[in-house]
Amino acid sequence: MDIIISNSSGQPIYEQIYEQIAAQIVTKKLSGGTALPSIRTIAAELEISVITIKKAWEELERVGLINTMAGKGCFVAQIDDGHLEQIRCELAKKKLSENMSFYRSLGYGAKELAEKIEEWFT
Amino acid sequence: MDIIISNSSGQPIYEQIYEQIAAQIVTKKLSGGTALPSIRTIAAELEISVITIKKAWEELERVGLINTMAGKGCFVAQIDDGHLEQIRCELAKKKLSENMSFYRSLGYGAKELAEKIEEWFT
Amino acid sequence: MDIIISNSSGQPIYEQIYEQIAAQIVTKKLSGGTALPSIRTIAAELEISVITIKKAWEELERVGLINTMAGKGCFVAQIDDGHLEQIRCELAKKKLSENMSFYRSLGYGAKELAEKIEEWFT
Amino acid sequence: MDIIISNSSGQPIYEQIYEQIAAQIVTKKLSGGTALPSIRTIAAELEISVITIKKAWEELERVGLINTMAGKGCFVAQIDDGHLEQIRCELAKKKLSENMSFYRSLGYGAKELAEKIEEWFT
DNA sequence: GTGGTCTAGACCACC
DNA sequence: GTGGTCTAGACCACG
Repeated sequence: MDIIISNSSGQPIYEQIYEQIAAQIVTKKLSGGTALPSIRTIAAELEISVITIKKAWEELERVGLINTMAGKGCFVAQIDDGHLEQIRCELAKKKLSENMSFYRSLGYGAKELAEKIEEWFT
Repeated sequence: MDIIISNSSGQPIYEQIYEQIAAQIVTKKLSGGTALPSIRTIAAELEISVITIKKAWEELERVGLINTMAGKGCFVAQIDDGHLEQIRCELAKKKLSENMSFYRSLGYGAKELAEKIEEWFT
Repeated sequence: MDIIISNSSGQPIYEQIYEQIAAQIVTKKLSGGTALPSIRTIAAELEISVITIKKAWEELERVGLINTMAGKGCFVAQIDDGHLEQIRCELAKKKLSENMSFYRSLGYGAKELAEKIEEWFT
Repeated sequence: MDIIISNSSGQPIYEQIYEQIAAQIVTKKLSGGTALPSIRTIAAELEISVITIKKAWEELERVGLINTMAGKGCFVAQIDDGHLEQIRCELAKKKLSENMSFYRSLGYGAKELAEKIEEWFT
């Protein structure tokens, strides 16, 4: 599991984990059917509580990215490429939407914002 | 004061106020020297605690967008247009930066992201 | 709060709470805008853990039946009657759906099942 | 054996098996005296643990739908049609009863529920 | 005061 | 062994 936790970011740990695993699934770094390490294993590895990971897992399951089978473990869901791409879009779009009204209030329309992004982050 | 508060967004109220006032200043809807309504007036208007507004004001002062004059009230700082534009950029850039690593982990480079923004939010 | 918990039913406590509150909201026993008691208060009352209630609350929020405002409390969402009725239907339909395939495998079609229900539970 | 296992339903596998076999017996798809395949055969077929099947068999035996003969295997019990029909009813009624109080708390009486079932699942 | 998050540790059902 | 649930107790941000 490639998970990096930042305690200083202010972002909840479970959310960091959720986002990183979700990203790995939608970008196919984790492919469908793959068994995830047990929550206890990861908890020990990252030195955090089992519950924190479980919370991330619940979110992943809700989105349909993983299936958890009590007594057997958790597995990356089998999702066709089209749907995967759709979820990838949604994840990015949702994040952007949260701030879009702020950008707009600053006077940045979609077009101007797009230009700025290329300028700032290329 | 044009301030709209959302209780369901999860974003702290003081932050919502801070962002909205900041946006109005950098887009010159509030011009330099303008006196802001008293904290109590706004608190009554928005039906929230004065503490919450105080916190927003502190943020604004910290960034240099307003000046508090003891006993007289708060005033929009006198800032030249160039500097104002710079702050406007910074506000947007900072917000974007917070999520940029997430977008990258989803496989979105600056270019692709810019395209998507135009597609989604135009 | 009218909540009755059964420890012997096998059904998770948080789910029992969720269902009972949800039912009270969709049947308008709790009307929109009503402030719910703090999770700590209820926890003390029912002698269960705060977390258990929080989990029920999260589910209620996800369905849109309540709004939780950090630092202020939780409130029954303002939902118009039509939507409320729709949610009420969905709750019942979802529960039924879980078992419908079992009824079908027993040879009960929708019609025969409906007759039996009137016969058994009137 | 016509058994279909769902890993995503949340329902324990042994219970899924129990319900499906029970349904096949009470609807006479499996007739009295029929020998069930050995536990190991089914385990291999369904790719699950023998323990899981054993548990389902125990349930079936407890209800009297099958008989285990040491060293010979399991056989569908010889039950007369009247009794079979009675068990069929009981199985459906028991499942329904589990949720009836929830439906009632949602304001659905037996009559209204029956109508809804015809509407939703016909 | 409120809810949001995290912890450590426990017991259970399932496989 | 696995995950599912629950507990008690802690610290933080928000209002």
